[in-house]
Amino acid sequence: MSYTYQFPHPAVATDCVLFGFDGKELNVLLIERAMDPYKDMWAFPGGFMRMDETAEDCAQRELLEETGLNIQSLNQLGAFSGVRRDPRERVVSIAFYALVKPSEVSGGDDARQARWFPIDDVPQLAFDHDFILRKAMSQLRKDIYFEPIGFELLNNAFTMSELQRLYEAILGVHFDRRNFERKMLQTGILQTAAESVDDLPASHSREQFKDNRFYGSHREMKKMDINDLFGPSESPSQILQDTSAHIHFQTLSTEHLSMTDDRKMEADETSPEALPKRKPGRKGRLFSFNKEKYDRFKHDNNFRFEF
Amino acid sequence: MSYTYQFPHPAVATDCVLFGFDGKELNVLLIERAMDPYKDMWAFPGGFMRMDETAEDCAQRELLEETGLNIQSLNQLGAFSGVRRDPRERVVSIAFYALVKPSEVSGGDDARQARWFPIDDVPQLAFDHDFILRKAMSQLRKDIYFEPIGFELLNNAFTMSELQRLYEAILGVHFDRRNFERKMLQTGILQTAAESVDDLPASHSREQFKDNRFYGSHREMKKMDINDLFGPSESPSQILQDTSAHIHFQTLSTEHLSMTDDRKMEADETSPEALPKRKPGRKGRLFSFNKEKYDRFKHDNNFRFEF
DNA sequence: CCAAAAGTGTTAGGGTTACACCCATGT
DNA sequence: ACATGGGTGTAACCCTAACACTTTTGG
Repeated sequence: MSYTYQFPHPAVATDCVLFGFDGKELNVLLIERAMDPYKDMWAFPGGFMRMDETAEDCAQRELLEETGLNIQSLNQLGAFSGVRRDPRERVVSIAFYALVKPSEVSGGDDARQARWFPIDDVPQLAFDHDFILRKAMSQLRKDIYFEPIGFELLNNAFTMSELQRLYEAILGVHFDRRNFERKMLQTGILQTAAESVDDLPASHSREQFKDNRFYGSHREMKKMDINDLFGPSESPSQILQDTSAHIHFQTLSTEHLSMTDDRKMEADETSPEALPKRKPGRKGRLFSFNKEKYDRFKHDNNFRFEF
Repeated sequence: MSYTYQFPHPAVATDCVLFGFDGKELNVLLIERAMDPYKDMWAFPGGFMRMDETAEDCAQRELLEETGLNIQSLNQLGAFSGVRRDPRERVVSIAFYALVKPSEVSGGDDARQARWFPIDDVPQLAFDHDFILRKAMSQLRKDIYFEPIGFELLNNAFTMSELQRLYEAILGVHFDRRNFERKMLQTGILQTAAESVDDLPASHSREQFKDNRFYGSHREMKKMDINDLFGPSESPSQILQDTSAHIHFQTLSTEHLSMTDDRKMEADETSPEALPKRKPGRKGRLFSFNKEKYDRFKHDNNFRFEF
């Protein structure tokens, strides 16, 4: 089976830089390649685009296939089109980055081809993937000023110091604890939250906190409303995403796309080991992100985080 | 002549959103399509990528071919991969935006297929180009906080109010004259400049101002040094650009790429009419952008414009 | 019990904003 | 002469940065 065109066409692939935060440092997810080129080296999950899917769909599909993670919100980094970036043939890669909460990482099962690496301790990567990684980092640093993307790296409820450590890890700077908290609260996009919204299966949590409850420090007890607990779930900045309708243009059978099976895989769906677990640390007051308030705020003020 | 692959490949094209500033509003350059699909509609310059060039090279080449403008610095907007965005076949477009100084627009000659349109008065566009335009605008608004890209839209020497009108046009807000000037000067990236560095051919200007000269308002005369006049020329934010080496991977003859000749063209090189000329206005003190100072500043402070 | 992290306010200084009048130029 | 736009300074206010001690919790 072959495909013929009047003019030469490059192959188009996607790659995805997945960031995770373990409470201390930023991590990226890598996959060990099973085949040449760059056999046994580490690379980002990704693969070749089908004719009936957008690049976004492709990245999402590959991520699911190769890591078992179903990531809704991908941010496009751009196209990487170096003429010789893949020795097999001309391949243009459309790269994305995405952020994943620790709670979404379905703790280690078997497959060990996907692994988290601390951002400062990444092995040499296949293709031009270290170049892509650098772009991803700098893009993340930029985006964090305009979108509350940081929250996608934390569980639904988090302490102020987790949030601070995250911002410090991404931006590479140190903040004063009190000033950081004050500024974050001033933005108005945080809500107080109850304990352990995280670790409970979704079905439990709504029941458990049906009545109003109290929480707080030893100094002051604050009332909490059920509506504060379950704000709308976060979604990332999708400014670069192509919103075109997904319509089948030409139907192709999946079997033809074996080039996709580049990475080492045992089953169709494998999971990376869980993020290196943060030391539990002392529990502080818990917060969660309120997207509604953020949206309103943003609309008014051409929003930007100030640090 | 045909090209055969084992798996289906999309075509890859580039499109370029070119911004120009006439002293009053922001304009974009459009080209009238000569052929179906979308015959006689307006679209961004662009065309299909060759196998021996990066997307950046391609956009630059197409821009030269279709508008006669040689733009060095393109910023990538991202890939647009809607499955049906081109009715002919599956086409992934990598879009760029670029900024052009009025002095670079080689005032109108004959070809009238390229025209500037005020950003708020753009006709309906071919393909998904109005979507691309919206992305370009929002990207420009973001980028202007981090890179002094605004200066690429102005001639080498400009008045403070030209700069201010530009920022106001891009960001859609109004600034207080005095506060804007103070903040701009505080950044340290501006130099004072002599009159009419712009309109002179490059060969003239260096001679003309060899000795120190004086300029200034009626209130105060300030000394000017030759070194202030000719700072290094500006170059844009290229964060998303692929810096891979440009190496021939497969050599193809140009004739095969007739799909490129999509837009209405008479000659290989045509020029858009000049930007709608700004009313001359009263001349104020002139400034120019100092890239060296900007680079130093940026490196130190994780630079951001504050407005 | 001890170490480590959380909780909490104030002050000084720097930066931002808001604001008005005069003068030069061009019409 | 009149209208337009350039040139200039200051005061109030807000926000930021810097800073220390006590309490709680986990080990």
